[in-house]
Amino acid sequence: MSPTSETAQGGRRLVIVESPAKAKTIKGYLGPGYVVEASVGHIRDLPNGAAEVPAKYKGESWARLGVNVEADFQPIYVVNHDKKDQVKKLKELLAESDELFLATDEDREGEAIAWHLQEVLKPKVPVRRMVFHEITKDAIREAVANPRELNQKLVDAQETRRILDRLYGYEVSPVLWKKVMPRLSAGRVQSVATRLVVERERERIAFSSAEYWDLTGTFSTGRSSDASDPGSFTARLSSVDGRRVAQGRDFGPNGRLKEGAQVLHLDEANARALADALAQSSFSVRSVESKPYRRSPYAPFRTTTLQQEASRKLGMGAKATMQVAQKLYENGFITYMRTDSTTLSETAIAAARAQVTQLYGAGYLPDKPRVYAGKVKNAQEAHEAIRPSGDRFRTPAETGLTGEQFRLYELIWKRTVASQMKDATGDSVTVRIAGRASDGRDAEFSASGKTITFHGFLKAYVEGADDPNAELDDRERRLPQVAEGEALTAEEISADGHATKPPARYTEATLVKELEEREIGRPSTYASIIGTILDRGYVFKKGTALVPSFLSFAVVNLLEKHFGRLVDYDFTAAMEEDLDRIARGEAQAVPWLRRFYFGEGAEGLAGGAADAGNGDGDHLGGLKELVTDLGAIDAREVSSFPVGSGIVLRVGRYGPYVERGEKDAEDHQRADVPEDLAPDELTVEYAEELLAKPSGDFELGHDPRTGHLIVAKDGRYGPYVTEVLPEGTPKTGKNAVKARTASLFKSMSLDTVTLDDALRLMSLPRVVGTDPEGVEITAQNGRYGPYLKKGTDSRSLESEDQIFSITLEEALAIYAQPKQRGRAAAKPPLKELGTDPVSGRPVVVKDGRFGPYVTDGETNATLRRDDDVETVTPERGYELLAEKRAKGPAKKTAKKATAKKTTAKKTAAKKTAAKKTAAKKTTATKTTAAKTAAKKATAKKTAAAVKTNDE
DNA sequence: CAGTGAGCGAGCTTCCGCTTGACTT
Repeated sequence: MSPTSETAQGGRRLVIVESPAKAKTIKGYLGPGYVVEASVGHIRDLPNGAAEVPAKYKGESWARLGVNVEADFQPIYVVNHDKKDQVKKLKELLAESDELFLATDEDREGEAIAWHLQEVLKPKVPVRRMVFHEITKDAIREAVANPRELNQKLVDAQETRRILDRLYGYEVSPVLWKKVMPRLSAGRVQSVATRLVVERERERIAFSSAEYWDLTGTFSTGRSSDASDPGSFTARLSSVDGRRVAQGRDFGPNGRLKEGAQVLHLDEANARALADALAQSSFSVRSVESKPYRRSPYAPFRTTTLQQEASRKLGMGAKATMQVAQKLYENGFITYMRTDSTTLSETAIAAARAQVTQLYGAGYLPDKPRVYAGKVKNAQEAHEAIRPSGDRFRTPAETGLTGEQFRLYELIWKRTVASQMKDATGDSVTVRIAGRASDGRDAEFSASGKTITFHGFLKAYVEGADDPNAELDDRERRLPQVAEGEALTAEEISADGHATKPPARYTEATLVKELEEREIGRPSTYASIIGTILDRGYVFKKGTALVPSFLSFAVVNLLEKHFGRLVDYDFTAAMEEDLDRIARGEAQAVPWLRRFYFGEGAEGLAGGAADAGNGDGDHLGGLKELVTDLGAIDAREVSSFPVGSGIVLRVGRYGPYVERGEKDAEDHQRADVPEDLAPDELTVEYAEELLAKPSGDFELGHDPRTGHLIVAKDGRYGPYVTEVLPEGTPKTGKNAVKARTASLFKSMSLDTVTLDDALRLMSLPRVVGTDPEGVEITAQNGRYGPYLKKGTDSRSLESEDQIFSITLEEALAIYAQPKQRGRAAAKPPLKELGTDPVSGRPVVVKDGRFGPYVTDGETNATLRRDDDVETVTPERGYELLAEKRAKGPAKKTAKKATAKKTTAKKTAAKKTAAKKTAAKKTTATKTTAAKTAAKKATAKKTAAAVKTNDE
């Protein structure tokens, strides 16, 4: 049945694809009678946070997960906020249609999108699932004519994947908030990506360089040179008395020769002695070995290889590459850019072959089209390779593109055309040269060359290399044509020293490559994985290299020690296998999830990813158990790393620092570590240096009275000034001298504060005068802002300037007033909302420490993100209060339980509460400061909550 | 990670994968 005949029967069909650009193309192939519209990706998902959870689940203990872990992991789905309009549009279109075709991609996610569409749109007309792998008229028409049913098992597999990722992410991240720092995150993909970067850095730290020497000889044939036969060439010393000379690859990361390496390790003295001994020697060609050279073209691009090559050749990051590719795709220049397939459609192969003939001649065209088997294990192959679109490729010049779009298109075009060209062929030659040293030793040199006799695909495209020293595929090296036994003259023999290098850091491109090889992440997410670990501060960029932060060392350390199985490099691969079993109907989703979440006892699969435990014993603990009992995780331990010489690096809530000795001890030392210090650069010497110098951020000058250096610093409670006491000043004991310190006023900032400001601040408290009874009144700055103090009676001031300007008269007037209790009394309500139907009390909106909140005098509830003081209705107020009443008591008991544990903890909690208010205050003062400083301050502000480490 | 003098409301952070605009910088 052709679409035309269906149309003739009347009726209208709605076809839904994922991408709008695809919809546009397909529309043209299907003609009238078909309406093609895009879902624009997923339309439904688990709720993001509390705000998105539907009201009826709000009180449930599992609501924050969006998955009912108590009832077979039933997921709650909500239509994505940004998809509401699109869903509405689809519903309207469906209402006018007689048939619905779900034409989403044919992979796990695509099948799920189709299912969600069906669930949300609730079609009353017949529903068909249609799939195609190629966007051509024939392929589309055939797909329409041969629809199939929705594959529910595949949908199950996707849902299982989604739930696992949610449970992993939303259960493990809070562990990091408690044990390391708030706002951190963990996830199946990002945590492994971070771990890879950290492990590489550990290798670099453990690495010790080895030195080795060899000789380079310049040999001459005595013939004059021409284009095909250079008269002289260089060769490296390869063996002495038949024993191979050690090279870089013979050394292990410890800087010593690898075990069993039967090689001669030359040091400088030996190498120079040998060079001298060879100075007068005569040389001859010992052997000439020639082998045919053959190189096949590279496969067409998929997402990862495109990102790698764009990085190597165009210097583009993964994100930029994808953005430019997206534009090319939308404007019809290339096929879809998020793919794991290297397959070219028949039309593409024909187009490429036509272009090969046209541009390079028939001699470059293989007899048969080349087929590239997907080497990506985990590939879902819903799309083609990335290639120029259409059945006739436009040359870059024909596109009219400019800038990055032009360059990226050209790269894709060249790679595609080259993939259908002949192999490059030639010869590779190895020449060995022998000479006898004056001490009788036999020295053998060797040189190898490569000549390309037929360039084949290399004419069109040469792949770049990650290592700048690596030889590119098309690089030729010609050697003179020499024969065995031929005598050669040594023009020069020199000794060369080399040092082994530590393994290179990952770049965006090489990390993505590594992830793909390990089957972690998907084409649509590779670029954003890098974005996530950068955002979290787990890695930072130094040039193109990805450097792990000390913070990531602490996080990875915690995860490895307590969630080993979850950051295992094979976790995702095992999960994929299990999901495939679910998709094939050989396994069930619920038992699998139960085993992952609740652990042993849950019937299910024999192994694989469902075991969340450490995997280092028989105990198969579930995720739930691991995140419930946090007592086993010693926060201080996981964030401490010995540097050597008694110095320990610690990752605190405010960043990394080095420390020596016990806190409060006489010899205790501590110093900040720059946040952008690469971990492999933290040597004992550097740590000593840090500990030796005062960590004053801004030196303001010297106090003319005492001569002490005055510095401005950023502290736990915000910016402050302090004096540096001369060395030897007793800090403890009877004669202890404390450095004077003072917080900056809100109107001041670290980079603008002057020495005069500092001295004035440090002169506080200021004596305002004495009251009639002779009691002294002072003015000063404190935790809650400026205030007056008279004995134990304190009164807040309105502005910091008053500390210096207030007169005794004004102060006495303030004390004449009755003491104001609390802020509530001082501040009138922002808004009145009428009488609460439950409590019968008047409800008002007030401004508090945590922002605006509604209260009936008994229950308080903070306004949510979406609420606004101006627009909030009385009904909304009552609703918030009712919600709060519903879950209020539960929280209180939880708090009490923690407080009971130890008195020490209680004080710690108090301390953190204090920190928070102070920190909050300082954020405001920073508005003029640099952006990074402001960011830091925000981080500090949020760094409240439970502090269990770093005390 | 400096050290202070009240009293009183927490809520939110976070995952991976599928898609584009609509925003601001």
